[in-house]
Amino acid sequence: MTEHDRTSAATLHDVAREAGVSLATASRAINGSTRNVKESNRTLVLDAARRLGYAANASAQAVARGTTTTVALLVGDVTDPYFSSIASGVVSAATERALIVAMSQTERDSQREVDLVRAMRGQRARAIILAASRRANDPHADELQRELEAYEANGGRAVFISTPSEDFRAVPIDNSGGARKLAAALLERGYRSPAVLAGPSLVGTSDEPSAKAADRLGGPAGLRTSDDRLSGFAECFAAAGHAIPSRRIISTAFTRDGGYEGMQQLIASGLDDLDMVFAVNDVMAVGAMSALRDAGIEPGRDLAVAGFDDIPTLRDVTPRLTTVQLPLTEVGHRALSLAIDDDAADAEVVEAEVVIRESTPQR
Amino acid sequence: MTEHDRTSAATLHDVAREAGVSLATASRAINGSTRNVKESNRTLVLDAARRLGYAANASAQAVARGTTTTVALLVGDVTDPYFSSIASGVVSAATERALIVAMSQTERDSQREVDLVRAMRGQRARAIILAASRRANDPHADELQRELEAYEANGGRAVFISTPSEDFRAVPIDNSGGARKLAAALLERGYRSPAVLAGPSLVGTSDEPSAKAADRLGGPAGLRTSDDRLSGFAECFAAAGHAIPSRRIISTAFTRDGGYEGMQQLIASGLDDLDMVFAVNDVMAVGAMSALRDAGIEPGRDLAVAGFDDIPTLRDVTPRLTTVQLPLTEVGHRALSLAIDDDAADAEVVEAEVVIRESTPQR
DNA sequence: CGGTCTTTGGAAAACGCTTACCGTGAGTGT
DNA sequence: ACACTCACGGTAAGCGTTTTCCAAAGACCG
Repeated sequence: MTEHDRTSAATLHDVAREAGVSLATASRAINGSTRNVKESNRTLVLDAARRLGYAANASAQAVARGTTTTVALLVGDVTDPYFSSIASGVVSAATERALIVAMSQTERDSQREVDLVRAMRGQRARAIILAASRRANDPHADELQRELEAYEANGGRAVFISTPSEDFRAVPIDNSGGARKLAAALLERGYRSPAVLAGPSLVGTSDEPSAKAADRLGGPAGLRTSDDRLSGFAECFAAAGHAIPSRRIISTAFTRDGGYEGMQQLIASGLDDLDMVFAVNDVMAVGAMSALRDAGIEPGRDLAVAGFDDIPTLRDVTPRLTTVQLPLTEVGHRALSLAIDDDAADAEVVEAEVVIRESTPQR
Repeated sequence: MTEHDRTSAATLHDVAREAGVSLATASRAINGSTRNVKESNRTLVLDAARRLGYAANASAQAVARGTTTTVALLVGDVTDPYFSSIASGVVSAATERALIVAMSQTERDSQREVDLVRAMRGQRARAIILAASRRANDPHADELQRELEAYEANGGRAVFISTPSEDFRAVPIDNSGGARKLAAALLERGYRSPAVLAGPSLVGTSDEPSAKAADRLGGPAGLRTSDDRLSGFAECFAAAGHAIPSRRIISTAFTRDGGYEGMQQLIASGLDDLDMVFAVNDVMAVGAMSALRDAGIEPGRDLAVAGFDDIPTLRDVTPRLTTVQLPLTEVGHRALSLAIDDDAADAEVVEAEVVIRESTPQR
């Protein structure tokens, strides 16, 4: 007895034998089902389990119960603070509920995203949370849609972050409203001639930016999040009589390097009367500031900069960046709740708050 | 036929029936075992599978095969760029091998870490990668050790990141060597009176810091990584005749806020002849720089600062931070390889390279 | 003290796969 | 034309659980 030197893990069978009870009793004692088991037997089983270092085989439980304890999380790139903040929220909310989160990176490739969804369908994940960015004109959108529909038809739950969806649950974020509020605040501070560093986009006021985007990215692709932020911002300025000329809307990658390169482009084409730059997310803004600095232009003092998201990194960046705050960890929590809890409040839009900091001084 | 409106997912059985072949044939056709199946049958099965939207139940495969495709990754906090960079490496290496990574956060709580290891043992993860920080004097160290031993006894593989381990695989990082090299470089640049912002530590030259650490953290706890970096750094300075007085070694949390608070402490106690501050990791260094700035002291110009890790964030921080570079994504790759590949080259120490930047100008 | 509930234990049938084993028919060499 | 491989299909026995169903044993009542 208490033979520890087996080469494969102890099974419930072993525990039952060691405790001198039946398989059924052991099962009931260990997971506390509806059925009671006599106290003496329960401790017998529990002790045996401890002695054998028993850990129930989750896969076997999954097939027997017909349900797993896994939640899938798809992000674009964990290294990006936007995603890692969301991921952190998802993971901790999952841990509270004794769920495992299986995380994957789409690496911003929508084909890969489809593959990953299929893989998670195979895992019979209880839910799939898609934090990776949605494109307006995605060549694989249909395939993804079909995959997710099949997934939900079998009892899974898909949850999108940021982009509202007609067909699936979502934690919608008020991107355009946030951008509008930011624009209003900047107008009030005296800014009149902004440029925008947008992600790959289709929304540009002329065709130029989207054509460029299509060119750079091997196909037409507009990031919904970026589009919404761009249009909210641009509309507000336009409404105030300061329409943003299309050459001031740069389409670039939705990343730090994208921001850096976009800013370089802007500098190369001449700054003229430009008085500020709005990058549609913080990592881009931060990249843009570096590009400015590398060109001998002091961000904030010589040219104002603003971002979107309020990622934690910003606390340590100079000048402090004006941005639109999003409760990212909270978004992760809500996504998980929406994915798992049956009574989860539906789809309340996440409000975004403008935070004015040093990078956009009063003019 | 092609009945899609079932409420639970299509099974292999359904596929076999739809294709008009036996279960065994369907299984063989879909996963391509050693056995061949006639081309005509294969396409029959594959088509049926596509029609039904079949995705093999990973749990059932796991119990049948006796092995899963899951790898567990335990990090302290995904939000920390050190961890997220490693995580990114692990996840992408896993995806290449068609493995799923289940990620959890220990939230720097070692009890939780033990619980998570137990949970992953239940998942029958193929490997457990522990990137969360090791403590010298961990109250749960024994329990963790037992848990991991049980895990390995049943064919699992545990891999530690950073801290070499006698009992388990590891991707060891040359923390003390890196710190030593950094110290040498700084000596050469004319620095003579450094302070160190260490993580919770036991190694301080007097008892003072560790006592403080014990106090703050509710028990004696020395982070191995921090200890190694501190001692490498301190030894090198001491050898050059510039021993670091114990009041100049601050024990604080291993986080950005820890760095911030540690720096505040240092400022409060008077800077005197202090000419530089070494924070044992970059996030602490970045926090420290913010604390300096908030106190009206310009990091780099008024007081030099150096860190350790070379996290991606640093590209956008001013002044550019001198640090010790670690190939974090690569570390993630190696950890996964060590965990999975049978022929994985064993435990070569990861070298750390000093990178001098603006934050430590020549004196 | 017999009868009726209520509690508890155990045997065995699922769950959705993989795979060892057996059987069949076609191809080969003589 | 014969035995002999060989390639491939199918049957059924697992894998480690949960859970249904039945039986036995008390508890309670009059």
